[in-house]
Amino acid sequence: MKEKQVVTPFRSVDHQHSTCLNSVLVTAEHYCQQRGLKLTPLRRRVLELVWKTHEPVKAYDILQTLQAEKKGAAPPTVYRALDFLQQQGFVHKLESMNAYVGCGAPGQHHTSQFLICHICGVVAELDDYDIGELIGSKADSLGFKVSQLTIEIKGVCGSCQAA
Amino acid sequence: MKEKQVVTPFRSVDHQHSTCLNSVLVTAEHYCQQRGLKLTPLRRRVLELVWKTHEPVKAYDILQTLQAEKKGAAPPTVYRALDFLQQQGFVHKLESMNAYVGCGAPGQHHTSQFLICHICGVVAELDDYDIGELIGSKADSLGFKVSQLTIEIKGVCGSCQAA
DNA sequence: CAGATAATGTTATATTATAACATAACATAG
DNA sequence: CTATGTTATGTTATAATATAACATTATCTG
Repeated sequence: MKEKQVVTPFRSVDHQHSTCLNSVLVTAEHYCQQRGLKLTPLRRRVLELVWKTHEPVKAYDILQTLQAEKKGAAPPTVYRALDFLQQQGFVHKLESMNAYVGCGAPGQHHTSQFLICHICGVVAELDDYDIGELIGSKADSLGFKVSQLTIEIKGVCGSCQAA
Repeated sequence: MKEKQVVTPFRSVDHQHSTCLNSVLVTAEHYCQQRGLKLTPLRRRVLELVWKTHEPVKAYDILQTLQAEKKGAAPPTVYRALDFLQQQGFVHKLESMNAYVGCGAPGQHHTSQFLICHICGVVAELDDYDIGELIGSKADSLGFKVSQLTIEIKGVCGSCQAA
């Protein structure tokens, strides 16, 4: 069994989120610069808001913040930015929650598995080779060709079990 | 590797859907009778409509049909029936599509993995031991206790690849 | 600069789902 | 069999999520 790859871990007690967030933004800037993509102020701000915590964020919560900051934000404002960010792999949508989380491996092609703690709300992202592989092979044996995987795992994280 | 368990297969060319549907209804009736649950005409009708095909069905499409059949159906009519059917394990919700499919193993406790063909729309349901097991063990090694799994696999089914 | 393209603004509306309260159907104890 | 509680359904309204369509602005490119 190959080692599981944790893309976004559950936070350690000493997690410095401002550092974490800053690194996300720098990476995104860099990624876009390299490819001639435009991480406009709006898109950058939405990315920041998604990454405000390690919990899933709702589109309309982002909208509310934008509206408070500046007149004229409407649903398309948010959804377009989210579309861009998803296309570049900076954020993921959690289908089972209609909510968005930042991606821990921006720009790196990967399949994701999300662990979602329903106590504290925190999301961890895995890119586990074995899981993708196993599902692929099972599908394959049924003659099914996989193009997209949605794997969302709800439960209770370690810290919340301890508490 | 244990054998994959296919709960709802992709249909064979000679699939007799009326028989399939009838069997689903009989099973549900029986299941409810045994437990003193009420498969009311409304719930039964919604179950029928979900199982009208092997493709995911949208709540508002069901609503439309109900409204055509009988005055007075409203969103809660449908959502309540769907809730009941989901609780009894007669239907599943596909989170990534906001749509509903009939369950191939009604009343039997299981985790599901859905294979969804984006060409023909047909959904197959698996209850694969290995997948659940692997995900459980990976989560476990991160100290995460799984309570609910959402696994939805999009791609192209065998027949559609052939065609 | 002109024209093209991309991004954002703006208004409206579609789609999905639930809240809240009223009524009806049904079960069962007295 | 009837009062009472419970479950199911009816009804109205609204919340929550998302997109369509077209106008305007910014940016890029020749």
